[in-house]
Amino acid sequence: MNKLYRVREFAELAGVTVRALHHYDRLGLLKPSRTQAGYRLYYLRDLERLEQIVALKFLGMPLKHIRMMFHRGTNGMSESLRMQRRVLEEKRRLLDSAIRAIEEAEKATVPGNRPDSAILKKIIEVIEMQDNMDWSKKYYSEEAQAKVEERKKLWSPENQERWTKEWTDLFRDVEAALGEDPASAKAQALAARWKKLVEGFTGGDPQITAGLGKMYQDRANWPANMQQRTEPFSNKKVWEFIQKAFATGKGTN
Amino acid sequence: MNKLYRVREFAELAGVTVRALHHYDRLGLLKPSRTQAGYRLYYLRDLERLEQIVALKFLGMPLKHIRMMFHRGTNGMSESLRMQRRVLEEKRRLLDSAIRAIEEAEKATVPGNRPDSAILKKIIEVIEMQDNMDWSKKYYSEEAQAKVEERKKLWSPENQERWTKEWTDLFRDVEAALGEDPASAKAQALAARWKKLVEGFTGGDPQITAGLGKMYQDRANWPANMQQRTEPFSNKKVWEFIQKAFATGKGTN
DNA sequence: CCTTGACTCTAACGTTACGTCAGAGTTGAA
DNA sequence: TTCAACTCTGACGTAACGTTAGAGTCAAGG
Repeated sequence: MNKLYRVREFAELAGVTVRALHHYDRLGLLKPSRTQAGYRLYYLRDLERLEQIVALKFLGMPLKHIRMMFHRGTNGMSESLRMQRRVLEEKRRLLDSAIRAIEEAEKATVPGNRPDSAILKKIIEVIEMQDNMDWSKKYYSEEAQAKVEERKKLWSPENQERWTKEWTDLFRDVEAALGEDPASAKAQALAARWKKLVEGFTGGDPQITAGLGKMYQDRANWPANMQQRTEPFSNKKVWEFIQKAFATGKGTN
Repeated sequence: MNKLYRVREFAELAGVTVRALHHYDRLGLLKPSRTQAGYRLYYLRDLERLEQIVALKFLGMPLKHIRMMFHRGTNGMSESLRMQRRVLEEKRRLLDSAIRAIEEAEKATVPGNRPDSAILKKIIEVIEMQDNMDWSKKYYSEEAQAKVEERKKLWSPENQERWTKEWTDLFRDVEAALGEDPASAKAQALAARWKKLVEGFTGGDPQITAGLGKMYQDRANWPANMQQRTEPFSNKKVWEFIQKAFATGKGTN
């Protein structure tokens, strides 16, 4: 008993490669004894250590951490594990979004069998939608977030496209009407269109509307690409005009 | 319009780092034009390309593949996506097992607040259990697999420990009794214990029993560590003795 | 015109966990 | 002794950039 193993044998015993054992040796994770000639010699008790290494590696721990844990005794294990779990869960979240993005794209692509380039667009849309959802979360209350999730289901890419177009058109029309009286019928009609589009997103929910307001106030801190994307809608005069139209509209209504 | 952007500006616009743009340039993924002095100049149309790169990267595609896809036109996109999805799903499977392993270990650790070294043992147990389940799958029919999954729920580590001990004890006892007559009362008692232990695992289910039989027949192909672990039970004489005991037992029963 | 601060360029090493040679020495059986 | 089978120590390669480092560029202010 107390058999001695040479690398190959020991590696197969544990289900790892010889190179890995070399590696762990160099990193100081598992240092076997040696023969005169320098051959590595492992004991069975080394197998336990190796199994621990493999296990922690399976959990995604970097070898450096593993070595530190062995070095400082196994204290703090449960602490490290909690941290590692959070890391893994975060990775899983990202993986899930990626998989969902592909699924959505495939789903939207199969029927028409459109040119592949369209798939890319679709994927970018999906990812950006997820990103935006993620990032805009902080402007909504907990309750509002749930409601936004609900409304999100109605957001097919076709709808999104139509919605973008309607906003663009409306904005252009308002810009053209900046000279008019905000109380005029024309201005009031534009205000009505505006209100309808907003409600198309908020569903008339005050909590969502409030979140939207906060988001707009904070637009200086939006990510660069969002600022880019909304840049066509940054004409302050348009917003002021609509404000006035609403105000007079309310007054006379 | 048709504004020209320098690296920093363009990078912020797209939400990537300057270094990344350098990298993509060198890899031939996105080659901007240059000023006389060699400064990179990006057009807005480059943004589209960059967004595609970022999107595919988000899906876990290696930059090499992305470049190939651009190079060979976007044909084969959906094919690549299907493959990528499978890759991601496999990764998710591994992540999930890792997370589950940590959860199990934490769950089993909190109550007793045992020394940290015990957590490692627990984790190794959990991982090995998952591994074994995974690997032994191929011996069971589809139906049997589902049933094994059911029975697996009863496999607390304490049970497993007790079970291992009982097998070890029984095996030792049989080895000591090899000289006896397989038809003797003593041998029959041992056979009964044996049968009970087997049923403890199979639940008396014939499909599971069949799978177990197949697995045993193929033990030459078991992974090295399983062979190691079951090596104490490899004494052929014991198995033959039990066979005979069962045979005579049936004859007289 | 010169300086200065803010940018930009390329080159090159660092990171992670080994895989994969390459060249040289060791073991054990025939 | 010889030869196949092992083992050893470098050392480069991988993926996607991060991070200096040294050097050149640009625009504004003095």
